[in-house]
Amino acid sequence: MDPNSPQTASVTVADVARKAGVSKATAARVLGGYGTVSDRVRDAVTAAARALDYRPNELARSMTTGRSGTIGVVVGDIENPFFSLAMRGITDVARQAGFTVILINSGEDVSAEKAAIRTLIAKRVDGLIVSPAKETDVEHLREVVGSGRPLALLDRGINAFEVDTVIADDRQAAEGVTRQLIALGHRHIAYLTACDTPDHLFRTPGDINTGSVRRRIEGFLSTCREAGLGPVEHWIHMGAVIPEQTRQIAERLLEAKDRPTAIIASDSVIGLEVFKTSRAIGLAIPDDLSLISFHDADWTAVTSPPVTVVRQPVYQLGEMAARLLVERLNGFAGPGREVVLQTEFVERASISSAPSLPR
Amino acid sequence: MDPNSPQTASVTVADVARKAGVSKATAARVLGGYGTVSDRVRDAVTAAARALDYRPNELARSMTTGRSGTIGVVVGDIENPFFSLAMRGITDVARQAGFTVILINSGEDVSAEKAAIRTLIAKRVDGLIVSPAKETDVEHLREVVGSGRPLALLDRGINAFEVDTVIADDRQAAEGVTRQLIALGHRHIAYLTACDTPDHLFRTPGDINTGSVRRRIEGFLSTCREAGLGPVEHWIHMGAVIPEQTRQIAERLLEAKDRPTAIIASDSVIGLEVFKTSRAIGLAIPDDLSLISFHDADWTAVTSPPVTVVRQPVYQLGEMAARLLVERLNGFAGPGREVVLQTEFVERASISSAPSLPR
DNA sequence: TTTTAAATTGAGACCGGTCTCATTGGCTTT
DNA sequence: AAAGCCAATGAGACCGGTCTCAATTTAAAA
Repeated sequence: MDPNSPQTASVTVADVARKAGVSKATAARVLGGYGTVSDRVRDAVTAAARALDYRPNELARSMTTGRSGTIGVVVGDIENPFFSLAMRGITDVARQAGFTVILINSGEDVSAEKAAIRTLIAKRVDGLIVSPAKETDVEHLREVVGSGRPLALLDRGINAFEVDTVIADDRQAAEGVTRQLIALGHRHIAYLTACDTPDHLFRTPGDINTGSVRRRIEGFLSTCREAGLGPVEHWIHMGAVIPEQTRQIAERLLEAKDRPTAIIASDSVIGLEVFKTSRAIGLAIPDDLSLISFHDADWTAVTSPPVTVVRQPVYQLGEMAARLLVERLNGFAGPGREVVLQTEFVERASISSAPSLPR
Repeated sequence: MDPNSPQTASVTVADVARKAGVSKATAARVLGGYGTVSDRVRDAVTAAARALDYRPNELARSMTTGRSGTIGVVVGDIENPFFSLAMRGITDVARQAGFTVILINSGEDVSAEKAAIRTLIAKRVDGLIVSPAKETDVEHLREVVGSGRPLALLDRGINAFEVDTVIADDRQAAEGVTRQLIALGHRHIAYLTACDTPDHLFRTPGDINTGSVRRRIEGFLSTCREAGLGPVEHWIHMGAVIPEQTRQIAERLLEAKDRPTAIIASDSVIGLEVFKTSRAIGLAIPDDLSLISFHDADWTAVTSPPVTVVRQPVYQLGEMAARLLVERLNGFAGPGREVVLQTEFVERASISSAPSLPR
């Protein structure tokens, strides 16, 4: 009676039906918006529902329809601005299409990713968007596809089987910035990434599990080789996972006799730490060291000097992944699509022609 | 038969039971891990489940247990570093406690917030964490509490009814930074916030709907008044919602004859824009203008000069909110708790003694 | 060995919706 | 007025689990 009293047991269609004096089936038709009902009955049921403050149970609905209206998203780390911005793109599209989003962080750990996917399938999500931690360990992704659920991959692709994939043109971007540095006279360029191998040594791009990074490194390597530079394999530095590690790598690198005259940072967290470290060491940017970073984080525009970056369409990446997924959810059944979004080279004052180093 | 064949219809307990030669009830006991079963039967069922690649349907389970194992989170904007970091804290705690998280952005819009909460209740989330857009419009939150679902508020409190609330000591922090600026000789300090009123004019703290900001402004106002400064109400500038608006406000402010000698930015997005604008106008920080920002975003440490900030324990804010909620979910039924986490004053080179302005 | 308690197991209701199928009544067609 | 159709409604199965309750088996106690 009292509308403010705590509703312990929730109101069901049966309750509404009883109050409206119709059958459960009819009440369900009105409440669920399907089938045909007379206006008189519709009004009665609607009124009863309002009076009882009826709240549909989406869970029960999902049971019979088989659709949960939910999309599962597995990303490395929502704290990372890259993922949080992509996530915004995903949620915006999902919401508009009538889906809610369940978010799980994998921490870039494959076993956590597997557990996440298992959980999401148990929750009967209608589809998944995953940013796979490793491109070499994807059996769990294959299972998703096998279960008949649409899957879209974000920022990292799997060539092994057909799914929708959205990536940026990392390879071209890397080629572009590398070419630019070479044109400025740089003959020793270091590339820093968080990716790692067991022995922390880079041999071939095949060692790199993260697709976006692998593509960048391929672009970097091929451009350097074209220009006849070497030994380019030793210019790739791995394991810059946390700022402290990045700092150590940067210090070792910049204090060496044959230090690089330019550094490409694979993400803005690394870029920031390189910036700090070079300042701490006393190297001036860009006179002593040129710096280019992937991802145009906020801070890159306000440092002195501001940092040259490769701007990725991060929001659009998430948006597109969600869009492709929603299309599948709405019945599209064509072959797997790969969408490559363009990056933008934002040139700022952190690069200049190479200094002549003492030998 | 073929384990790689697409599983169209999913395997149910009944299927497993049939294969194991036991009743549905017994198979369910093994699979659900409840009741008592003999080892022999357990093995048989487990083997059958493995052979069929049985995947539990969490939805069906939720139907009878009434618990969905899901927490709903409503934040202003996941793209904002503040929320994404808090979200990380929430998801970490939730995952460890065995819950998954559904995320919805409200865009700081109350009607979107209402829709979000309605959706989450329809999905039968076990509990909610909300960062309410407005503290004055909270009937929908009251309904959540009325429905018997635990609710925890993040960063913004509602005094109206008892729920768990986690906030930072914004008031004290604001008092501290204001006192500091006054001690440095500043007699005209501007405070910029994204909050707004219909006519963009500030009158009393009661106009501010966002709790954290209101508390800061209260601290700012009282400290200024104690020091005998005025007209302090005119020093509060509202509506800095997007960078462009912030720039306009900052320009108008800094180009005026009686410009402030210090600015307090209510968040790092505003702080960044003020920094850019003052540089564009040609005002030197800190000689011409002192700048303090709330939220120690990445970039604040690398600008020239680096920016003095109030560091909020953002991750911990989310962590604590989730922790309080999980406690309730596990049966805790005490009165609403308010947790206030300490902020930290990080003094950097962006503040100095006030310049003497021409009159 | 008989009695008693405890452990196992099966049958079936139930959660709250959806959906099929059969029934009823009104309206059109000829 | 009889036949034919379609809209409106109700009864009840079903989704895939959980859980109660009674029946049966097994182990422990007397």
